[in-house]
Amino acid sequence: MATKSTDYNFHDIEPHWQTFWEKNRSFCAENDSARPKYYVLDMFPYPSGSGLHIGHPEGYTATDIIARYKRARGFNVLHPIGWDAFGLPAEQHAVKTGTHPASNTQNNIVNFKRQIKALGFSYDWEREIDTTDPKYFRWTQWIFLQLFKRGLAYVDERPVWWCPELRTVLANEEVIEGRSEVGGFPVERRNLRQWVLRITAYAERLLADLKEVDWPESTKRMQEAWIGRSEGAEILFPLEHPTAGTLKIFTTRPDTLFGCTYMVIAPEHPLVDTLTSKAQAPAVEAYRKKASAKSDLERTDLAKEKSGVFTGSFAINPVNGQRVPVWIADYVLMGYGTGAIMAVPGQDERDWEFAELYQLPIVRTVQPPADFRGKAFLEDGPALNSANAEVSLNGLHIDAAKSTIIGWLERKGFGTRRVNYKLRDWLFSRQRYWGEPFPIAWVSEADYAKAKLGRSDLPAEPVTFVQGGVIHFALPLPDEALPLVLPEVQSYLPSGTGESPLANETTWLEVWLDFKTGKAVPASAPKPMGDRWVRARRETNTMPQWAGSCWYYLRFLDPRNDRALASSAALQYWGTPDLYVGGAEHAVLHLLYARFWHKVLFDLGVVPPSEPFKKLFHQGIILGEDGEKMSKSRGNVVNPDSIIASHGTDTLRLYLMFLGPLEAMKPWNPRGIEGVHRFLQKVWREMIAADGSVSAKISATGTDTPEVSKLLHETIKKVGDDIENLRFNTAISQMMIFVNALQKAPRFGRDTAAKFLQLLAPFAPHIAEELWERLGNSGSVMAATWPTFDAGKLASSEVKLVFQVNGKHRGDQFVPVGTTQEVALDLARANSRVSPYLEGKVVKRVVFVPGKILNIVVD
RNA sequence: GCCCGGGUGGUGGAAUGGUAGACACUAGGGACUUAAAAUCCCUUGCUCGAAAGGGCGUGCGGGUUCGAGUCCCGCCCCGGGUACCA
Repeated sequence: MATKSTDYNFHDIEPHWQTFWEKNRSFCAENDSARPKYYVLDMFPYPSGSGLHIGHPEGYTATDIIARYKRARGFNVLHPIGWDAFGLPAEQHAVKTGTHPASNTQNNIVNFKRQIKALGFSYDWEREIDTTDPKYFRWTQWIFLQLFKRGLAYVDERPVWWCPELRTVLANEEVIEGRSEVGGFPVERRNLRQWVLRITAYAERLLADLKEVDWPESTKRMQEAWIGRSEGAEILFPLEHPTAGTLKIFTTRPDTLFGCTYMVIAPEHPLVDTLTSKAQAPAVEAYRKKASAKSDLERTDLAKEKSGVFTGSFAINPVNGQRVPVWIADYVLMGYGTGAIMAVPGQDERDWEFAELYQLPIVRTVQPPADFRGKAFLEDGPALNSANAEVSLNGLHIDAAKSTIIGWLERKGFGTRRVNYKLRDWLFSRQRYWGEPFPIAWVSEADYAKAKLGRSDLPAEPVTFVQGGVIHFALPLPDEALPLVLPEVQSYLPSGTGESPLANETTWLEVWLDFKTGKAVPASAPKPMGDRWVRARRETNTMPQWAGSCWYYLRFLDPRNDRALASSAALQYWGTPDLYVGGAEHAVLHLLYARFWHKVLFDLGVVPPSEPFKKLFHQGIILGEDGEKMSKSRGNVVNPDSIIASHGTDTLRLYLMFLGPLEAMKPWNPRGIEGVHRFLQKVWREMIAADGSVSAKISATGTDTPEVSKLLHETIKKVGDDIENLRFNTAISQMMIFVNALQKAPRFGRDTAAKFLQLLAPFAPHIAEELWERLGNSGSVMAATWPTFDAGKLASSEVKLVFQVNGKHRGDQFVPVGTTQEVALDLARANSRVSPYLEGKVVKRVVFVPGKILNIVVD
């Protein structure tokens, strides 16, 4: 039943149809359907306190158009939404207000849900998920346990930002120019015990499988660069120091080994203390302290001033026996390669700069061309100065020189061929409250041994860490003990020791644990009877927000399942999303982490395909009216609520799509809203007369003018093609062209109007439903099969041929389709606008593109 | 710094290597109206010209091509990511 409005009253129409859809469960996907499936997924939002950002409905409108279009094409469409609700802002809010982050998060979710529902998206709300719901994160914890059992999780000391004044760990975002965002206190790097996931074990597959996915090339390139595969060699440099042994370095340019004139190790390198001479000790210590305050980004900035300090020790270059000094410099990172490099200033810009600064020798081992004026020479060329009694690289180019020297190093036992990745293992823990607790308890060596006898699901190698000389063993909770929920805490403030607030919750933390069932009682209570009870301290770290978003696309398939993350039937039927839409800011981290987890689940046999996201699309950012990024501080934020109130959600949806290409970054322009709103009003006026009845121009039996008929078929074709390619802006402009033609036409058929409404429905579904019903069609417009176009109606008998002389447009003329070059040339010579340019000229060449262009090249 | 994008009228943008500026917005003019709003019609890249028509024009400088917004090389500027914001 349509509304009663005589004019385009979106205030009535939009809620009316939203209620209709909800009552009819119009968008619920069926898990067992004979229809082909289509799964279209949005990157689910973090429900922040400030509500929906205008960027959210941009991407969500795009996927909604696809979802509605695919339904009309006969697909069983899965289009779900949920909440990525763990995270830093909720934690900060909790610290500030003392209220539980869960309550604040729930408030935000209510607000987000209200806003999203007002936009009329065709989500299947029966599949809504929330990463902070124990029923959800039970499976996040389960996946972590699978990683743990496979030896893909370990514990290590890793540097984090530490603020001594606030006595807390800070996120990168909370550190601004070396000071805490809150209070402006100085911060430093400090090593803390962290969980780390062995994503590097999957580096090769993460790289290779990029070939299998339909993603933007730029995103694939970014992931490739991030994984950063490089082939080179590991080389052992003997050290002069009597007990230090050898220094292992990685280089991508082993061919330049003869040009190594010094070595550099990272300030955190384990050999620093051994190699530092007494005389150099104060300088080295001061340098390490300074380096510890810098981020990797600051340290590796090529433009920054190089700095370093000599250790006082020497290594021996294995290829020529030369003594080379060992330096410490912060541009070498412990996390990449071996944390040590051989410096070859002749072929490396940073090394050259460093060598100039500290007056270290420079030897060229690749011959630059005669006209080369630069410093370090990075290109290919014949090697020089590169021979010893056994091997000579002289004259060889890079590739040949590399394999020759690696062969020699391997024979002599000085090194090996080696593939290295920039990708580092994933730091997977946070010293925060608002995250998934790790399902891990720390026990003594003896208790771990006891548990091992009664458990078959422990990793091959135990995960341990040493504290105060005592080895602690990580005992995973058994699957049936999940979920491990967060305890209520007195304070959300960090513990002050670097541990999370959970460290203060003694009754939760210190327990007697049944290693078989995972049941626990507080350690303060007497030890229960039975020999499976061991003394345990729970893990106080929580998981990062990435954890929940790494696998949520799988939970939508079967969101209420309490026996598995999803049933295998659901996993088989739906597979993975056919289309995934979200911001390019996730090009690396989220999309790489999710691929990693997916591959682990694939190896476990849980998921059928080896890649999670077949086709990916990034929507661009919507900037503020001033062309700057939207932010509260700039005061240029647009709230979707106010647009819905003033113009309606159909207008907002249409406007967001008309603004420009989906992938482009584009500024918000409030004037443009009027334009699309006028378009919808025009659509209304063409179909509904002033009294609310159907327009007199439309008749059930009436025929279209030839112009309208041809344009309708062109529009069906273009809108369909454009939706398939996510080019919504041009689809809308085509619909505008069509409606402009309707307006000029004296009459058109009801059938024509109905087909047009079907095209409009994915974009502006509310007005389309309303008009569809008023024109006397039954059921929902979305239940109707997508219209098809008649290719015969698209053909025209004449085309415009453009005449060019020397590539310049000099005239044009309509010619019959199939006009030959000879005829076209005669027409051009006879054309009064073209002929003057041909007079007295010799025709050198004629380029003819049938039906398009005739270019006459003259002297 | 490194990796990845982007730059076209007054504005958002359109354009399989083939007429640059579709579709909108803004502005100006006109129609309707007692008036206004709404709606409809015309004009709207810059420039020379009475007009017909010409010249110039896609961030800057080169190049490839019969023909370049589109491809290549070198710059400039703006944006995203940079591993604890998500």
